[in-house]
Amino acid sequence: MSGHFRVRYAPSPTGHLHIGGARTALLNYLLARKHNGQFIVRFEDTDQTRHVESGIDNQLNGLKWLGLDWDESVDIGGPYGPYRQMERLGLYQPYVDQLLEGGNAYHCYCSEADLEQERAEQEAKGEMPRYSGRCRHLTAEQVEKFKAEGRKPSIRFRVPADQVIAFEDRVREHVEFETNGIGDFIIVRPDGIPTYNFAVILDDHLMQITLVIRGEEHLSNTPRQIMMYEALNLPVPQFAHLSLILNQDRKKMSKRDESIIQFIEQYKELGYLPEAVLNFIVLLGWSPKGEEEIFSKEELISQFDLDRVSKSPAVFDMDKLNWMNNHYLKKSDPAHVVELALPHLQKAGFIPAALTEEQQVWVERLVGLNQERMHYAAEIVPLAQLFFQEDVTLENEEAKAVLAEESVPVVLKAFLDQVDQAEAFEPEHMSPMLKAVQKETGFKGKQLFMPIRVALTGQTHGPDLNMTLYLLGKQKVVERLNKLL
RNA sequence: GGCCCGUUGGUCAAGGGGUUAAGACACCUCCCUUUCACGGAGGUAACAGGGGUUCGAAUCCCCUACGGGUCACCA
Repeated sequence: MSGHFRVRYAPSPTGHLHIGGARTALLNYLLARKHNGQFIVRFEDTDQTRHVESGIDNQLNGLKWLGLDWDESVDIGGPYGPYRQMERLGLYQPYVDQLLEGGNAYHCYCSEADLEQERAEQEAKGEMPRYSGRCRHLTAEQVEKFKAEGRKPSIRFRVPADQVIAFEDRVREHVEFETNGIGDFIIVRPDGIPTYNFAVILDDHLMQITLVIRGEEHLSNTPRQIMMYEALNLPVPQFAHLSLILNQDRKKMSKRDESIIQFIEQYKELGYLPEAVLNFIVLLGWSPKGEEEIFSKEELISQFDLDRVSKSPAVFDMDKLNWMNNHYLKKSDPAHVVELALPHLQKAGFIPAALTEEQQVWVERLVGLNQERMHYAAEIVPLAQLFFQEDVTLENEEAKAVLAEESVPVVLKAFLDQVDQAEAFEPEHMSPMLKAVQKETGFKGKQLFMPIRVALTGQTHGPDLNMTLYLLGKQKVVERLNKLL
């Protein structure tokens, strides 16, 4: 009765959660929830040289931020633990023995230097580098000699010749490989630590994973893994290989690539909403049945379907993500958007760490004014810039032209008088003042509002003028007006 | 280079023998609005190329081109 549907996300804990990894995790999660199965997060940390201590927390925190949860992992345990490979080393030994005894694996005494040399020779001859299988048939004497030299063997899987390994991939459909294209590969390093390809099948089996969903880069590992399952007489799980996410140049993203923000943590820092990132990521390579594109996590759980996952890679489109995040931002509770924007305003030095009640209100109004136009919370900084500048700088020729109008001094003077006399300077007091100016000068509409906007902000466009005036505050309004008159 | 995967507008993509080839983002125009944004209404724009199969191909087959993945004691 256990494990009718069990999937896993199995990253190596070498850094932060990448969007590609996040997507893989998300699809696993959605399917697990859809089928009332289990979602397992396990860590493939057998490469000690690349180990990053914070890697596990980074991954888990990234997933948490996105709103995912899991049924079994390092933090909450589970019936099939442990959930990091380095703690599972003892579990692998019987299988190593089984392969060795069955003749499906053998000790290889080649040093890395030997192998490098072999590769170099092959390349020189124009051949492709592949392990020759030179240790397949070592004599007892040779083995003794190597041992005497103090060499520690690795263990290689013996790849059978002339076979075709075929499988039905859930997204690629029928895929097949010839074993002749695959050299004997190492399954256990000389230090006794298994390599990924070996540990992964054991873990998937031991954890009773039924469907392996992972990135396309693992597609060509699959025949190797299937051979091992078969050699060990273990059931082979189903596979689904997801296409990669490409950058705007249609290349696989590299760590250095700056055209795209690649790590979930960065989106969090910039003030993106997890719902938006989640919604956007799922649309990379998956298309819903209808025309709706905005989905909550719950809707995704019921709608997501492997059959509608695309085989071709998707280019990551920041514009669309920004649009989507703006869409979610507009629907968000204003208080939440304030929370997101606050640290950015503080970092910019616009407001202190501890706010007075008055400052709090001010920030709320500032954010409220811009909530509909922000793509992500960090954008509040450029939008708020104009309230903190010493001087008004006219943004362009259009702005200069506005102020060059003959009527301008009259309007500004009248408005200054109004402001001077004003006892209170709350948002609701602006309209009456502007009305009074209109009455007094006879200018209305554009001729009334534009000079004031440009004179005070330097910009010809911007959000609601009444609120903008309030946010500027009486003192700055008077100062800026005086400078111009 | 071998093997594997892919190729519909700038981007995400629907469509799987007969369609005016959806929709979304971006872009453009118009409406709304004191401006911008929002919202609304429109618009530009695509089946990589060549051969088959077929009455008929974006859809099926082959070839080419292009892109990607992989060939580790990395995952």
